[in-house]
Amino acid sequence: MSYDKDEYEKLISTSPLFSLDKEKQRIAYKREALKMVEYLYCYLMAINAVKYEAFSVEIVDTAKRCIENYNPEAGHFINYFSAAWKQTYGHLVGKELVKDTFGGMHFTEEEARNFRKYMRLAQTKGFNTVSSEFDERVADAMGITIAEVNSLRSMINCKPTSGRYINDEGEEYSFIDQLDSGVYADSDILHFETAKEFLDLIEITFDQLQERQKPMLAMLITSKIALLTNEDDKLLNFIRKKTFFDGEVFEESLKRGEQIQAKEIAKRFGVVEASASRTWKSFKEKIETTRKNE
DNA sequence: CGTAGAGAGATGACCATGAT
DNA sequence: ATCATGGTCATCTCTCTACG
Repeated sequence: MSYDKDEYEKLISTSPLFSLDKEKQRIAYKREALKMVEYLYCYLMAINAVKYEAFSVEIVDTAKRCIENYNPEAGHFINYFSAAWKQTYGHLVGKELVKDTFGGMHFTEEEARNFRKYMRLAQTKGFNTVSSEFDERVADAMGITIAEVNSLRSMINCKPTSGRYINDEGEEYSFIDQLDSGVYADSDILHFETAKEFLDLIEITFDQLQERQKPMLAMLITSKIALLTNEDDKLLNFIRKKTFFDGEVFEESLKRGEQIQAKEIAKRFGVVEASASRTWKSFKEKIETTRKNE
């Protein structure tokens, strides 16, 4: 059976589900919710049936959870679902990978932390962290074998995401909060249009800032969205033209495969970590304001 | 199995300084 | 003059192990 992505996309976005009153129109709501689950399932199948077929139970669970917790204020439902699914899928794959690759192998948290520290130190000093020389040195320093160093590296790279998409109160994070938790919609799920809308919003807000704030914020923003563009040339070309785009940070983020921490960026600008954190926080608030005024 | 404690980031309070 | 931004300190939050 083949699925038509555009068709399901349309069905999802035009569904009357979220305009129904959950209590007063229970039957209609239930009917639409059921349909929605089906649409979402078919939508994922349309995107990549081979990849997702084995996870139908999880897809349905995620869909139900999303319908339950979705707040229309936060953006498009399809995007909300995409991000949630990406995270769930990441967990599932991560579990499998850890089982297959590291079955029986154990490192203490201490060792993993030390390894991270070595990595970070080497990176800040500009050393190549994927060379055999680096491996040898770390192995020597930590008193473990080179093979174990490699395992540690892989384990750290496939860390389970701890950033949650839905918090305890059942409130979901908005698009921009997803940047913080490092949860991104799969690049093959992410809508170019949605991302574009979002990036425009960032740009408008950014352009209104005082000049003194811009350099650091450009770095913060770029580091946070760099991984979003994963293998998507269209999106990448779009981002490159943005006023907040910082090429250097972008390249570096991709090279590392993870966000450059706000702390590190703050240091480069000679400001205190708390300051960068606050700058980012108030910027997010400004984005919200811009969004409401649009 | 539950929990204390560590690590690390986020942020609130308060004050100083800078931009407009 | 007024509002935005930044520094400092203290505290909160979240996650993850080790330990009892």
